[in-house]
Amino acid sequence: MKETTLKQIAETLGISITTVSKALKNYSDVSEKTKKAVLDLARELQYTPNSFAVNLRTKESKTIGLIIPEVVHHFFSNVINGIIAEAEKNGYLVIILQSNESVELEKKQVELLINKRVDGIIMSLSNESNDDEHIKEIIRREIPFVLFDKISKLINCSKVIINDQKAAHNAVAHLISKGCTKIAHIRGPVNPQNSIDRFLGYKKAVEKYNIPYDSKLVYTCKNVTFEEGKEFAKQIINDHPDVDGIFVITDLVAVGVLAYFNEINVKVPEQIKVIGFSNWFMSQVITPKLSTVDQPSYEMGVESFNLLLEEINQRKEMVDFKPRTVELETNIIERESTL
Amino acid sequence: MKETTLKQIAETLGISITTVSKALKNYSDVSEKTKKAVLDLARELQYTPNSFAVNLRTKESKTIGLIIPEVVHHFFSNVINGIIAEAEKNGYLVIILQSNESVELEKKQVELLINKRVDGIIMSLSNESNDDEHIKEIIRREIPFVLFDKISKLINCSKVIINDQKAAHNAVAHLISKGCTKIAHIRGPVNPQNSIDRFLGYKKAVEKYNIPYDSKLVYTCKNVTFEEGKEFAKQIINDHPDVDGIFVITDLVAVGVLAYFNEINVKVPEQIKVIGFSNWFMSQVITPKLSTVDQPSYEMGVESFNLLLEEINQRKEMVDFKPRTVELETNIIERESTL
DNA sequence: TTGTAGGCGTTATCAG
DNA sequence: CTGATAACGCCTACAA
Repeated sequence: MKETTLKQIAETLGISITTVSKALKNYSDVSEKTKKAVLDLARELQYTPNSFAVNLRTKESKTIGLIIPEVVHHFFSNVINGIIAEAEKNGYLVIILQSNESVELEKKQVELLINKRVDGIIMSLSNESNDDEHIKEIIRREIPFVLFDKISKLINCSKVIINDQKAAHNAVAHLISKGCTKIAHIRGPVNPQNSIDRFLGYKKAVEKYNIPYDSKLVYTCKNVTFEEGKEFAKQIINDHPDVDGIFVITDLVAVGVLAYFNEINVKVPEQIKVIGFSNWFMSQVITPKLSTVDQPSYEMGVESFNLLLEEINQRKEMVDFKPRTVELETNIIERESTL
Repeated sequence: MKETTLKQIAETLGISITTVSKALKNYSDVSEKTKKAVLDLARELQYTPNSFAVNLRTKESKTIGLIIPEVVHHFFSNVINGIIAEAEKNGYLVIILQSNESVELEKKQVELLINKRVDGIIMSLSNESNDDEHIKEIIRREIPFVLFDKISKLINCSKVIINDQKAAHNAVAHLISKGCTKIAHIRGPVNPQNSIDRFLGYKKAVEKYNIPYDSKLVYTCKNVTFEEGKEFAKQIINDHPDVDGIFVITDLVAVGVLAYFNEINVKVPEQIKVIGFSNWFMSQVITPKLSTVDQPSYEMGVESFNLLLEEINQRKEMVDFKPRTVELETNIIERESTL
């Protein structure tokens, strides 16, 4: 079964390719009669335009690329969800690539997408990335580009973010309002903007409430895993037995903390209160249920795509494009771990 | 900054497009000298072939489509992971679509992918799907096609599966070996093959060990959610207070069961033992830790892609293709909920 | 209202 | 070793 082409339709109908093309696109200058004939035959033969040819002519593929550090991640898979849903609604398809937190891979993938000539790229940076060459290349080529969540302030492009500093501040303030007076922080890696911001939020909050900031109470994740959570929980309880609150960079790690405390029978929230970040699904099913900061992940996906689409359309019209940053609201979800 | 084309290189070098093309593809019939000149200039101008044109000529896009019911799902996101990793390794990109368990959406998405002329399609059926028209269309068009996990026996294509019946059988046998004598089953929806098979495995196992099969002990999920787990746990404990074991279609639902039992203080595993399916990450972090059946999700992704690639290549060589089915091993992970 | 011609950028064939 | 030419399938000025 061969693919139907305009040519075939034209030949069987004994008219020109041009007319067929016009008829299918409902041009005004085609007689109703031929239009109908073409439409009928097209339906019968199940004609669909060859997208390869259309791409070549129109120079667009109605496809965008998405690069994220990890697919298997509650937050990111929700974002993916939002992006592909919104993209589909607007006639775009999404190619997904995973950088595994490796700048090297990320570079290759950007290259792949550029060569593929996608209409735009959405990305959340790997932990090591910054304003590197491959990112500069995207900007230089004027490929529509949106960063979300893990961004770099150095990059001049549209962004979808939350106010990490404020959100972290609120989380820590929440702990304090619950009576915590010595609060540790398990932070993310040194490089990513959001782990920096959450740390700053933590620092400002304690200082604001007259708890002297102590750098020894800050523990830095390398891989941001469940295991690290357990490990740091152990260190914290050993180094500072009087800690009564912990603010953790993300729920996955916080769950590790809770797991360790369960094991050694440290009571949460009685002895130590714990708050996470991101509102992973599992946070509401573990014991005790984890308090956390809710991040509108699906929404972030939707917004990211819309910002990208905006840029795609504006560039098509040759208006020169000004990047925008969208900041979404977060809120604290109070559960058992901070009661 | 315009895109570099063969033509530009040819003109600046004063040679023909043909020669440039050959030089870049390292054909033997180009002199070393011109080859070098071309290669140098190409690098300097950062030439990359226009994929739209290449697609049109070669009739392939080096892109495949993937349709799954849910992205935000531990099992599926792991499969995605395996697929995109293996695809990338082989020079393919992956477009991901989500059917949301809706046949309607699924149909549209198949159409999108066909129109996009992807080189192949990998799919896990939505709960309502069967050998429907849109699936037939894929087969009819001889588009390379692989089903994984949620398959239909009626469809004649390559498949990657586990032996759900055997795995379920083993799970129930495990409960029995731990002393359970009255075992309920929370099954998946009626249509999907894997929920049927898991049910059959349950039935065979109880019968094999001389526990009379009782259809009243079987509860059927509609949406396969955490909430349904809680709800059915409640029903089970009310309808059959003497049930001492539950085999649940998937971990998410099983976690709901555990949550309800925690709430009303039913002791797991002392009073009732619970085993799930799929080994979701959260299963190892809740209390009590959930016993489950491990399913090699990442592997399934890898195998799915490889089967697809096999078909793509064979069809290209015009050998007529015989679908294959790959069955992967599962194994029981014993944790606290069945101690 | 319809059709001709040219081009998008690449690749394959075949002649020089 | 090199290059002219056609073709992939579609779109769009411009003619007729």
